Amino acid sequence: MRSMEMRVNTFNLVHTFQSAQPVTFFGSLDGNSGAVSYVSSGNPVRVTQLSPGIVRIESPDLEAAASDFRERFRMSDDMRRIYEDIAIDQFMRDAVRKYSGLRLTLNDPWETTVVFVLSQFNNIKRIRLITSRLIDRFGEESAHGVKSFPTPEALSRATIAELNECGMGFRSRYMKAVAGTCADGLDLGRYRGKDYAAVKGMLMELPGIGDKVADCIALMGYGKLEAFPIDTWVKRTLERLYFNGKSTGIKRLHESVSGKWGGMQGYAQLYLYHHGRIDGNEA
DNA sequence: ACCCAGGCGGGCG
DNA sequence: CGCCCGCATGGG
Repeated sequence: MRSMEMRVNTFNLVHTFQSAQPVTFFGSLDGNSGAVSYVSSGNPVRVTQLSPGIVRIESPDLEAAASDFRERFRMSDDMRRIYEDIAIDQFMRDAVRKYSGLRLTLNDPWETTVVFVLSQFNNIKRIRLITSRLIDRFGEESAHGVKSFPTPEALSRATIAELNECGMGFRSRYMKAVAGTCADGLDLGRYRGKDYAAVKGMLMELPGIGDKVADCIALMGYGKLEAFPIDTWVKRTLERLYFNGKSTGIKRLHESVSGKWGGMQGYAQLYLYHHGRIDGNEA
């Protein structure tokens, strides 16, 4: 297990890990050391933040782990400029100050699709539970002796009954269908080069993926920063902040934020979501 | 016991 | 179109 240190800027590993993004559904946080562990393409990675400006990365394949870390935690984002775009009112200034260094993550499109198919009408703890069961049961052991995320082929071969045993409930038929489509030739990775509308349109043709889940995948699996997923938490927070607490339709909410944060809607959503959820919507 | 969770699909008016 | 309903399951 080799190790290296890397300089980081405006990055907070724990905040990022606690923000319920795909890597947090299959990774783990050691509460004592603050170290985050995850498996990326079969390569185990362990990251520890030594100081605000330095992280230590440990992995048997250190080169892969380091470049994966930079990509997954979006190290090339200019957070100063992003904060200028999104911290335009009191709530967002509070969110940015309190969770400074919270980053969007950029995850594998297939892995992101799986966890967000699981996310509908569900809660974060249980999404993690189901994901870990999926990896245990359908993941293959990698060269480094850890289980990697199940492939589309593996999940498409699973029976509905087997998927149900992982606790998926009514989502198992969506999972089997989506895995089947991908195993059958839909290459999710190929859409990395396409624009937001193309990515979202493709995703929404898959069963079990609607407007919100497609936006989550577009944002966290494809890095489309114009995506703005509106879940129950974001909905509540937006209504409270900008609609006097009145119940407002998703469509109006989308209209109300378009162009609001200079194209950085994805980051604005992350801070709205995290601040609204963690701080109980009372701030 | 009861309620809710990073919504979606289908059916109705 | 918009609205409304059911939905599997585990944790608070």
